[in-house]
Amino acid sequence: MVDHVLDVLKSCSLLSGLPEQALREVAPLARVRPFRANEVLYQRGEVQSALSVVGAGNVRIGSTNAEGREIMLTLFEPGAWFGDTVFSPGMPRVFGATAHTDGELVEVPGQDYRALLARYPEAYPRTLDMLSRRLWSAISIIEDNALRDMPGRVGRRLLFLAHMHDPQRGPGPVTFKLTREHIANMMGMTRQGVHGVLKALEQRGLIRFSYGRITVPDPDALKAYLDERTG
Amino acid sequence: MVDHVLDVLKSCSLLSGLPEQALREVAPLARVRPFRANEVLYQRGEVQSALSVVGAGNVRIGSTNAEGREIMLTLFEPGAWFGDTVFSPGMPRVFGATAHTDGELVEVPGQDYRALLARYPEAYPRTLDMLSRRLWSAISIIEDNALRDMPGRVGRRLLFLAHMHDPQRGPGPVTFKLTREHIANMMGMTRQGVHGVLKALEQRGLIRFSYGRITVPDPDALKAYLDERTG
DNA sequence: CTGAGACTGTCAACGGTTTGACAGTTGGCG
DNA sequence: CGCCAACTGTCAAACCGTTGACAGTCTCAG
Repeated sequence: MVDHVLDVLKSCSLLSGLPEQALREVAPLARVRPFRANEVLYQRGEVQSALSVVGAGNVRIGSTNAEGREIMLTLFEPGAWFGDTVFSPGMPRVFGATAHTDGELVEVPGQDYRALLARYPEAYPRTLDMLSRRLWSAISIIEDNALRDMPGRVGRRLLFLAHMHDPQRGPGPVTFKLTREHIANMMGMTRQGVHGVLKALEQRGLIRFSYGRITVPDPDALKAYLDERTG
Repeated sequence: MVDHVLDVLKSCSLLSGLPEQALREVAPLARVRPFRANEVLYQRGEVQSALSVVGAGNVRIGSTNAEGREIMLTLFEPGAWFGDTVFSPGMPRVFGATAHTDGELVEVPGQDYRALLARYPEAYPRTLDMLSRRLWSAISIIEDNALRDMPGRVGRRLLFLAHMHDPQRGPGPVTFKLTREHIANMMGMTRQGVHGVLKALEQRGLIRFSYGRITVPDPDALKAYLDERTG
């Protein structure tokens, strides 16, 4: 069991700056939490502080407004970490997390994680780097939303997901298990609006899609098209 | 001169986790850079790594797309820091910085700052906290853009600026030196669109504005109105 | 104090998105 | 193997914000 937790922790980019010895120290403090598709993992506004690492399955990060309209920020794959509140204990979660498929989470209590970092200060620079890159991604999304039109936004977000999906991937095709409605929620558009954009991109051969599934055959080609469209 | 630099560094929330002794060590390494209104301070895409602290005046953070349309992310006051790339050396700047008024910048070379942190590791937790809060802000903006209508977005962004303006401010009024066009750029709207929204907010007594200037007499009242509008 | 440049108010026409509605399709579960 | 629920394609009407244009107002430098 601890072995399994250790493997999950090792797979996490945030923790890879820590020596294996350090991970062995926290592993027993971590909690394994299996989940089923569409289960609510964390609610927006909760204040408990924990570092969550996806051990298996996919997790949607997002929130819902008063009228029930949902927004999805991103989709996390195994190895991804979240729980921004670990670094600012006491702050409420800005976003909730929902299981997208069946899977499992490994949770390290916030104060155990912070204590660990204090014991291994050499891991701080990498941690800052990881957090800083997250900020970079968030700002890029804000920028895309403000500066690009809908096809541009949708295309860029798909590339973003492709990158999250597997940061060191080669040029191969990527497939996501997302409905039009998921994409609409992610982009702040409607299902019908997404349909139009996707159809246009498909006609250029840049994406393909079927029931509940969308694939980018050649991410580089899509990127080239988007860059040419707006610089 | 070094005394002056020291004062600026002391006023910066990012650096306040460091003991005064540490600030004295970096002060001589920092460079003071005066600027005039509308001067371009950093271009998007530059890769040099430096921590910039606003010593005086205001700085606009934003970028421009190929068609010349500009987006403004935020406006920084004295004491604010920026230069996300300090934590991820080698990454290009996502946003550019432009002087909004006359003023001056204090620049600490990235590697000097990183070396300083390594010498004073007790400052890391606070640094992570600051960065994490920035991420929190960015995500909130994404959320607002996706979930709220235009009056909601504009109102929330004004509150956000009010908070940046003076994090520990009391309930008093806040004034910004922003044209309708600046606000439009910040929100990804047009000047005309902003006009309508602002007029509506003014009629409810939630804001007041004059030539090149906008003031929120009672931020709490504005917040209450916005919360009631959408939960 | 006065003129030029910057900022603002306002209007109509246009266009892209959403809204709402419904039938067709898919896939999984019993 | 067949049904049900989830997902998808498509259409027209309504809506909201943008585009473009112009006159009015304000500020500040000379």
